[in-house]
Amino acid sequence: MKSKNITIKEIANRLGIAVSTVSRALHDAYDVSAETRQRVLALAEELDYKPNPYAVSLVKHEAKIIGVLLPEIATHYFSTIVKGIQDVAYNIGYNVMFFVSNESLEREKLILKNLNINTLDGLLVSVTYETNNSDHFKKLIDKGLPVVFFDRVLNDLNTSKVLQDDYQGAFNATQHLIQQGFKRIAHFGGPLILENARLRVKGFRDALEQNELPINPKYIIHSGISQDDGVRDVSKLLGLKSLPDAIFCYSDRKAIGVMMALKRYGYRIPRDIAIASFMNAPVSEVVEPSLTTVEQAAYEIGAKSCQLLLQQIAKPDMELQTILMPSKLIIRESSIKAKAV
Amino acid sequence: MKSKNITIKEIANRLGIAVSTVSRALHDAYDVSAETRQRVLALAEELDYKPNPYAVSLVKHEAKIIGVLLPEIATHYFSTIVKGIQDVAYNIGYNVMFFVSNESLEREKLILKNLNINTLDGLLVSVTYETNNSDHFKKLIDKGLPVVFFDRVLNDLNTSKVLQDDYQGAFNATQHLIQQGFKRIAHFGGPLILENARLRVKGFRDALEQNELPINPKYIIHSGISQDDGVRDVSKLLGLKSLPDAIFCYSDRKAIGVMMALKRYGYRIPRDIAIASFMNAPVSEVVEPSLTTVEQAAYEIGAKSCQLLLQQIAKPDMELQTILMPSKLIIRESSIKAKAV
DNA sequence: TTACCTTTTCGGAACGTTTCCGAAATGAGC
DNA sequence: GCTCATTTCGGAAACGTTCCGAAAAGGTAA
Repeated sequence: MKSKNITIKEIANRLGIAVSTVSRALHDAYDVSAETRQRVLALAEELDYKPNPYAVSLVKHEAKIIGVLLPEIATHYFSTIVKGIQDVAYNIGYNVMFFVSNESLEREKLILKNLNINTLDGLLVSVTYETNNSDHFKKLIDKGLPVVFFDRVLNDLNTSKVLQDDYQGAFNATQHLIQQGFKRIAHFGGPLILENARLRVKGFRDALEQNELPINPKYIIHSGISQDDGVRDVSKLLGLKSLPDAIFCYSDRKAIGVMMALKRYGYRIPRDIAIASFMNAPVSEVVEPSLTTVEQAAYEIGAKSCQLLLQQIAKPDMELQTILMPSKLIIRESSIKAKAV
Repeated sequence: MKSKNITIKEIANRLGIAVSTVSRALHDAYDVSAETRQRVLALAEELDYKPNPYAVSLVKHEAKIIGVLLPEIATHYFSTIVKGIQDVAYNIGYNVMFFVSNESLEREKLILKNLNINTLDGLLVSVTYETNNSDHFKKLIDKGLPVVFFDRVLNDLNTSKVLQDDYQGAFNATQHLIQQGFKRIAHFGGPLILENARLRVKGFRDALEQNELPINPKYIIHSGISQDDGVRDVSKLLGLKSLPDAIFCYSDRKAIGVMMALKRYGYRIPRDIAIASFMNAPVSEVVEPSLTTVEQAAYEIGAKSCQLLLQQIAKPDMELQTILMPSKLIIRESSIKAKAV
């Protein structure tokens, strides 16, 4: 059983003064004598008094809690974002509540349906890769809940957004492969329902075009986001008569699957087929050969979107922003063209 | 601005009935006619009424929120635990609030100090590796807050606990190395302030003893938990005249550092030095050679401790439990003794 | 002395619920 | 038509705060 908590009323009783006086003494006491204030503060300290946040929320209509709705948590990328969010929120005295959709649109909708506007001061969102419609978010936003999207955003929604520069990152990675001298470059993309998957394939295409390299439609395969999807993409590819000499993958996770599959079939990386991808997951440094990849500034994305949300909570009529985090190409072994002998 | 929310009072007004009647109709209506009930339910549905959780918490003295305090979130292990917690809580209609101590005892204390008992129905805890004292937890527990510790526990605290079988896992891994024929086995351990680090080194020692193998104190090095600590442990080791033929590492993260350092010095794994470790992080499968490791059932630990906490919230006088999750050895390439030619 | 101001303090309403208690309405039994 | 039990409902207190308006106390000027 929880022990009875000491309340403001308790303090008022003991001191023989009014509840309201105690309340004022506890805050910036403009309207209370120095002496009373001291006595209240001392007793509050002694009793280890802490205001009941629910009572406060009830009257102030704010909760000092922000929600985070994301598709997955047990992933290096998302958990790092979460860390960024957590750090920023903690420093401003906000608590963070998590909702995980498990990449299920149904669950995403359910979470939103059960979510009470009053519970949260604001919401940070990254959608599932099934999310093809924004109606369930629209309702919340129309009710006036501050919402900021990060990474996986919904374009038709009028909110602030934080994303990395997927287009430029993909362009740079492809450009790098081209500069290395690779000419038949494939792309194993993510699900096209995701904006970032569309941007990455676009960056890829544009880089080829600008370098006047042919785009072989058979070299562009879109599938899911898992390691196994990478494995499957490879088997699709191996059916072709002429293989690519390099592959740009949607993510490190897929790239790992691709590398494992290629090795199993006896291909050497990067000699036979070079690889570049996106994410800079820790594994990309450890795998052999180490993986050339576009770094996603996960922590910064989390921190930045949290800052943005907090600003919007403080100033609801603030101008909406879309922030593009620069992405940085990290060149490692998997994309280096073997010197001609 | 948030739009005004519809309340129970609003419904009562529109229907011309009392607030209390609406409330009763909304719950298991024992004292309200079927007709009134229908009308209330219909209107509530139409207006998309949702009770204000803070008002409810205030009168019911429960929040349907559990807290999770952990040292780190952007880690495969902890984020997987979090996922287990989240899944269980979500299914019972509980929300989860996160507090991350960042492996800092100071921050851990601060979080607890600012934490209001009323906010949470219960707390799940894994301590930092600096935590050498349980006083800050004791206070909360004495106040009656249900607390369950997982993975990194405090032994002198009378709470339920969920941990993996560190001792047996370490014993099995060492035993496996011995069976492979390795004789000079080293241990790169974790910080001894952590109970699980103590248990793992104990399992290691006992396995050697039972096999009547000598324990070389110089072969037992305790340091931190990072990849770099693994690198540093290797350089300490290389100062010795006689090197071990196998190393059992505290965690995959350290093992990766160890492998990278050994390779850099030209040692081949497992031919020159074999490796086994603890965790089964995703990277352990991808690294070359793939890493023999003791699987930690992270998801299950999270799920189980959340279940335990929820039970304890429902039945505060419940018997305290300590649950040991079995750990499973996963044998991969890094520990296989090369056949004598 | 009276009137008026300032400073400090207090009472009470409000936030949105739940829950207890009692009152009104209904119907049955005599 | 009366009493009594049952069903249905309304009123109000309570949860722990904040905040507004007003009272009390003390000071100043006329």
